[in-house]
Amino acid sequence: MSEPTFVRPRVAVQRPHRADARRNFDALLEAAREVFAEQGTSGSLEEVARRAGVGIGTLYRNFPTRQDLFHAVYVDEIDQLCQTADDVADLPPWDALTAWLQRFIGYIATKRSILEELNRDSPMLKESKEAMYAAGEPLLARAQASGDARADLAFADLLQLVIGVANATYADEEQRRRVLALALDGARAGRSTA
Amino acid sequence: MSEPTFVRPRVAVQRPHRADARRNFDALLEAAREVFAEQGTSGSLEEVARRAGVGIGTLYRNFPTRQDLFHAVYVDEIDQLCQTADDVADLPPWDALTAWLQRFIGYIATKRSILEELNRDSPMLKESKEAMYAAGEPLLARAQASGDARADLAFADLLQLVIGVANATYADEEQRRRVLALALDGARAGRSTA
DNA sequence: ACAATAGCGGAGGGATACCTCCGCTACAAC
DNA sequence: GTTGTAGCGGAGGTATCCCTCCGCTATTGT
Repeated sequence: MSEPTFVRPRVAVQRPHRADARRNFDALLEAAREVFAEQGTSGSLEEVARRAGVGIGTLYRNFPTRQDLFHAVYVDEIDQLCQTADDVADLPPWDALTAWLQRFIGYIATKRSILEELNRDSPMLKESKEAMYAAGEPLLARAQASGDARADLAFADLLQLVIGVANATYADEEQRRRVLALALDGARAGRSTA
Repeated sequence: MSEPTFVRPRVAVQRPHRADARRNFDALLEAAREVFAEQGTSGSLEEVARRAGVGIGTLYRNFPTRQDLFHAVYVDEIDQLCQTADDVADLPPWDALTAWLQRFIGYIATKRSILEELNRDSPMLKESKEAMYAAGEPLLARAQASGDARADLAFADLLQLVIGVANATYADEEQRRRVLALALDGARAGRSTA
């Protein structure tokens, strides 16, 4: 059980074949990550190209529409996140769940605007959502089986709660931690903390 | 106790004196509310003026900077929210608190981007925050006194949690309700629901 | 080494946004 | 009614963005 043997569904981005093209592709993705995190989804594509050190034409060849770029950035992030589910497999049920959610927050925090934009009209994004579910849902199931988490809790709701907490802006990191703990107390079975 | 006699701190926006000016001011505020809710803080000011049916010059006279407009929209909203605290005064402690928070969500939901923008560098926004605290904090205090809410809960944390829940995007209204209930369970004293 | 070609960059046209400035309008006070 | 003036509107200069197009370059396969 500490070694999951099934193949986790991958939601990888299709990268170009030629070496220089692949280099540019990655640079663009990285630059887009930065720009969108800083300026939100309305960030300028020209700025993205500029920061990636490539021509604007190259950006448009790789990502014909703005949505394509959002999608690529997001999918790439989710892919990384899914893989971290393995890292927490050895922890006790409740700890594994919360640890993963903590990472989840870390990954998502800077992506609020992208997430919002994609949620608005999610066409093909479903698969990355499914992949994330496949990674996280077993963690909740395990915590429920061990009696740590409420049995009537849906994974989708839990995730939504955590996303909300992650997206909010806090006075300091300490408050973020407290609020998350508060939120997770609602997910825990039995009595809350003293 | 059901009739609070103290004067609630007001955070009103200073409106112009002349009749036509006041008309334009209000139209601008209303239009800004709409545009920012639809397009986020990067919405065009020219679109705001257009929708308000006034010249762009009038917009800039009333709100010299973009921040001024954000601020006015936000403060106006908070002002309305604070007043609803009276409406729930007659309910039992816990119900009063949750009812107010529900309204809070209703008011805030469409303002996520403004809130974010203002939080980033809040200079004079503090007073409206204080006014909101003055309106909501007693409700929590009452729920704590009656033993319904956790004694170790800070109002700021609770509010932040609710803001997070409010800002998230949900599949449907039903899910939003469930997630909020889940979050509030963490704030409740003693054991959670069965 | 060489050729074929996938991929590059950025000039440029059209659209829109920001913000200022100033002649004109209509409100308010008398 | 008259009149002084607060307030109006929008033209227009500048800046930026989006996106296309095409001559050039670098990579890959032989």
